[in-house]
Amino acid sequence: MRPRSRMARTTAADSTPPPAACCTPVAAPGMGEAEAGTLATLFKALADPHRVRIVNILANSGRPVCVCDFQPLLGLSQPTVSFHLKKLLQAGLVTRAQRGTWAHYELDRGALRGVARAFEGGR
Amino acid sequence: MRPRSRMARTTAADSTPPPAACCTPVAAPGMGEAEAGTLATLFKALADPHRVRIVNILANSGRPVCVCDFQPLLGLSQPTVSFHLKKLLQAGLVTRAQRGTWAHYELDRGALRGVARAFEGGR
DNA sequence: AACACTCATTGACAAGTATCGATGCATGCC
DNA sequence: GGCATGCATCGATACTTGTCAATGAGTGTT
Repeated sequence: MRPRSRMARTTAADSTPPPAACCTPVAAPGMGEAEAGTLATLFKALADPHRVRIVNILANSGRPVCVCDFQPLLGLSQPTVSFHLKKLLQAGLVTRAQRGTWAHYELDRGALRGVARAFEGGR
Repeated sequence: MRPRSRMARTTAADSTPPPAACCTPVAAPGMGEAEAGTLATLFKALADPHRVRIVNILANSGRPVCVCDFQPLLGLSQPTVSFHLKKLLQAGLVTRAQRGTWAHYELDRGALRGVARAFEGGR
C-alpha cells in the first residue's frame, strides 16, 4: 500500500529528482509486537535518571546494597526510593533480599545482558 | 549517614544474624547526575513499543525508510507516526532526509552503539 | 492556477508517572 | 511489654506522555 497512486507513473523521460518510488520495501517483518513490548518495558524501567544512577551504583558495587544507602546518594525521600526500586524489581533488573531489618538490592547481570543483546543481533 | 545509630554498637558477643552493619559502602561515586540524565533520555526514547519497532524496522532494512511505510506497519495514525519519529530524531537515534515529497528516516548506528556501550564498560 | 499528496504541528483529552507526607508493618533493642 | 528503626504502601497532587482529528506548510501534477 505504498504511494504509487499517481506520482509513480513517471513517463520515462524524467529530469526531476525521480519521484518514482519513495520506498524501499523494508526487508523482514522483524520483531513482533510482543517482543517489542517486552523490550520497551525494560527500557521504560531505565528511562529515569534516578533509576539509571541506582543501576550504576549497583553495577560498580558488585554486592547487594542497602536501601538506606540510596537515599543520601540520590537525594530523594524514602518512599520515592522505594518506588524506584520497585520499578526495577518489577522489570527484573534487580533482586531483593531481606537481611534482618534491612532490605538489600542487587543487580541482575543476566537481565542487563538481555537488554544489551538487543543491540547486537539486531533481532 | 548510614544507620549506625544504635544497632551498630553490638556488644562483641553476638549470636543473632549480625545486625551490625547494614551497608557495604558502595564503592565509587560512579556516574554523575548529568551522565545519568543523558542516558535516561536515550532510554526514554526507546521506552515505547512502537518506537522499538521503528528502530527494529530501520535496523534490518539497512537503508532509509519512508514515513509512509511505517504507518501500515505500525497501525497508527499519520500524526502519531510523526510524533514517534520526532522523539527518535530528538534523541539523536535516527536521522531525517527529505527526498522530494517524502521524508526518509535512517538509523544512526553510532548513537545506538553509544547506548549499547553503557551496558558493557559499566561506566 | 487549481488540485492532490505527504508530512509536521496544533489542540484536546485520557492515561500514566514521579513525588512527597502520612500511615502501616515488621524486626530488633531496652 | 513498650519503643525506635527500616522499609513498603496509600492518598493526593502536579506533571508528562500517547493518541487522534483538524489544520497548515511544502512539493509535484495537470
